[in-house]
Amino acid sequence: MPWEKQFDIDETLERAMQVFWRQGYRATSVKDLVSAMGIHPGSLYPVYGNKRALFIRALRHYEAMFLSRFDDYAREHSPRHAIIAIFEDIVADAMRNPDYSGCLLANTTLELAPHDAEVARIVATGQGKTERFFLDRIRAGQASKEIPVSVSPTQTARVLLGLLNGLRVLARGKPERPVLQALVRHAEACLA
Amino acid sequence: MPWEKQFDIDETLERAMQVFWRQGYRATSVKDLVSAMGIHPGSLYPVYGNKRALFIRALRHYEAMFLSRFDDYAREHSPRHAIIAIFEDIVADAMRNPDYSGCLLANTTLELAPHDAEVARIVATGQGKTERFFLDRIRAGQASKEIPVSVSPTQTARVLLGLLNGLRVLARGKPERPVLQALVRHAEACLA
DNA sequence: TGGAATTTTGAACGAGCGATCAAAACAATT
DNA sequence: AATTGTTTTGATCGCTCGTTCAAAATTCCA
Repeated sequence: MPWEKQFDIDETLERAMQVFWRQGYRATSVKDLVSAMGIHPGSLYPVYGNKRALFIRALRHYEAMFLSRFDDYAREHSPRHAIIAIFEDIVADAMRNPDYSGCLLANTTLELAPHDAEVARIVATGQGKTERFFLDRIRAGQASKEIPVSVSPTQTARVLLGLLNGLRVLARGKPERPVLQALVRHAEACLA
Repeated sequence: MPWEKQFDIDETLERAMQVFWRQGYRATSVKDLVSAMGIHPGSLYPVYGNKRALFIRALRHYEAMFLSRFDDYAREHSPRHAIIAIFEDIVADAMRNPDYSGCLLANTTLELAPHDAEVARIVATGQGKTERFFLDRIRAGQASKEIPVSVSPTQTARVLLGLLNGLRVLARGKPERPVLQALVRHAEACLA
């Protein structure tokens, strides 16, 4: 008897994520959201709950996208080059796009994590998985002799995580190619 | 005939800065500000203009404090140890204080810089001066043979800037000592 | 002591926020 | 075609936002 939803819940979530990514949580009004999503407030609230719940869903959606992109790198590149390509592509994106939005996880870490425990948990998990990705790639690279065994996998994974976050901040606040390139080349050096 | 201001403009600015530092720009209401500053809206506006102008003054005040602390490190430590001490103290602060606020410049870089040109200019300048500080310390350390000449001053200064920003993000979002320590030890390794 | 000049005070403003809801629109079943 | 149950619609809610302003308070000079 009822009626199918007229909008695609996943597609509207994707659009909401884009807005949050570009503008941040507090700078995004519900008006911005419904406008970008192409729906009305009365459709949004029964489906997503409220603004914060929508943001959390968007954040999880971003995390999934983020990690699946990592998997793409792992599939398409050798272990060492997967890591390097991630860094290089961030620089390329930042230099190409004048209003590069950085990483929603990093942005949210500074904006909301200190004041929202659930959000903090999500971003910490995301950072943990990123560290884990680096760790796995380093070990794989060592197994295939692409990365010398002299590099400490756990320590280097942590350093790369730090460099990645630093790169994201600088890419958004001071997108000067030589600075960003220095970080990329250094990440490369950490693996040789 | 007139009447001296009853509150200390520098002291209220300092308090406003503290609130912005802890909460960010958008999450801080004018109510929060006047409450922390101990004055009323009608006193705030004639002196500071508006919320954004107050924030910009607070941001400049932070930058000055930030850079003078760097000078303190330079005065109290050898060139190499000045850099190392900065990294170590951030970790110590973050682990001691459960609601560590990170760096107002880094926080602002992600929150406002993409959407406010003047703010972007200020934070970019701050990052530039930080890079410059590292550069000067590295050169001084090389002159005193504390740092080997094999390290590239400009490249290493940029890497340290990236690590510093990454450390600030992780310290606020995932304050796990082993992770942060790895970054500190790596910064050390960059200078040896 | 009285008056001029300035600041403090705190109420009030319009605007925009996040969120709600009753009515209209609609698809599926009878 | 009529009924039923859900969704869409967009006006509207109460609230808080950043900001303003007129009145009260205060200090300095004559």
